[in-house]
Amino acid sequence: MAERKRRKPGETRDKLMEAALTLVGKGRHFASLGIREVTRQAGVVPTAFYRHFRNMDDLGLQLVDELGLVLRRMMREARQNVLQADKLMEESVAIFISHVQQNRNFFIFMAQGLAGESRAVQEGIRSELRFFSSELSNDLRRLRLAEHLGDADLELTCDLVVRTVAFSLTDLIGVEPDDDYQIEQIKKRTTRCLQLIFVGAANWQTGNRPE
Amino acid sequence: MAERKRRKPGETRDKLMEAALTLVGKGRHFASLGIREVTRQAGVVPTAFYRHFRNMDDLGLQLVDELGLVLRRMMREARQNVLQADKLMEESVAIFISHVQQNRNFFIFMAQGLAGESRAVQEGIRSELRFFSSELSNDLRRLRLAEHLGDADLELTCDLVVRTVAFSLTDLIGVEPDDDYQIEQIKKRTTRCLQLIFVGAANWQTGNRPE
DNA sequence: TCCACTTGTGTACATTTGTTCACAACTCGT
DNA sequence: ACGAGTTGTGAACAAATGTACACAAGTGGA
Repeated sequence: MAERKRRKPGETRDKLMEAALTLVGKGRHFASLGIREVTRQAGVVPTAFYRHFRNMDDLGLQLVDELGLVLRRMMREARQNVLQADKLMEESVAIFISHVQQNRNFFIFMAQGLAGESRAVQEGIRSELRFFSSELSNDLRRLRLAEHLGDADLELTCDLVVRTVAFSLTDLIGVEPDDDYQIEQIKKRTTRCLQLIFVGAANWQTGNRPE
Repeated sequence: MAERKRRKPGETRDKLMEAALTLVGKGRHFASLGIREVTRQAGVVPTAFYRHFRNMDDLGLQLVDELGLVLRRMMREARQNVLQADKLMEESVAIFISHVQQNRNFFIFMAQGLAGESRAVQEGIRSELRFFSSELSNDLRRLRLAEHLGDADLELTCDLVVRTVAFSLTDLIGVEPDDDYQIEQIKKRTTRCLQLIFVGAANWQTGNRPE
């Protein structure tokens, strides 16, 4: 066709990644997406795919990289906005939920990828979660909020926090994005879970550890 | 072909479900399986599929039903074997891990389905988890292990326990089934998480609840 | 300006897929 | 033992898929 080309290089790459996310957001599972389907959604000819990705797994890996950026932006915002310790958890959860709504497809992709088909994507997402958990450890140390906990116990606590929040994703993707009531319920429930965990951490004695 | 037929009726149905699980166990994602692929793995002609299932979603739903049986067997064993309260969590986790290893493909399917493609399967699995959580509540009440907790708080605690255990599935499917060292690590870590949660529950005051 | 390079297009093709249909074999109640 | 219903088979086909190849359109450095 005599259609005008876009100027920016790499535009198609972004269109393809976004197309995949869009399909995921429409209820499809990433593992079931095909090259033709993605290019169709992106409004691009099938062969264009190979200019940017080797296969769908490759696209998945690059999505994980971008997911990393999304998570880092979220952490930054959390660090800036959570100043008083007493509302730490409500606010953190609120920021999390808000980012999930803002980047819904990315987080659905993340929830799918944890038990997805590509081992590499699986490991990539797990690695992001580990990083998130370790950053959380650092922050709690820095804020002097976990002074009675040993390193291993603090790490365990943060890990549990991250898992709990991550699992709430499977709740979030089960409700419509505009069902404010349900989302509010999930927010409250997750917050209470975190509070329960921190009460546990506060009363944890290192001697509890086996071995 | 002049091959001999099996006598039992419904044999093919089981073969198909098992074939799907086998493929899942081999690293495939359920959402990416096709009818032909499953029938091929089952050693059956493609059209035989339609004798038992409307489509792949239907097969998924019937797998969820069977998964329910597996979970119930696990609960029964846990109730029989966990007698002394002090080792409650170690033993429960051990039974869980053992069942996961014994029915590995079922549990992988479960982990996949939580963020899977079929909304119905998703809801089915979530419903199984809710049931599991409520049974756990009953057991704790019966064993007089949570007498200071209100119903809502006990429910929250059990929910968190179930989520934590369920999330550990994503760890378990990431390691080889015979990597005993890694599995032992996951077992220990999960146990400690549960202990942390119960320390939290033990020191939880109902007043913590917002609203 | 020209030339190498990258990015996108269109055509092509062998495979694979879901599904239909007519037929064979087995099961069971009478 | 026979006829109805169920379960499995094989051939068939339109549609979709992954991938290869040759070519057009843009880009940037000399």
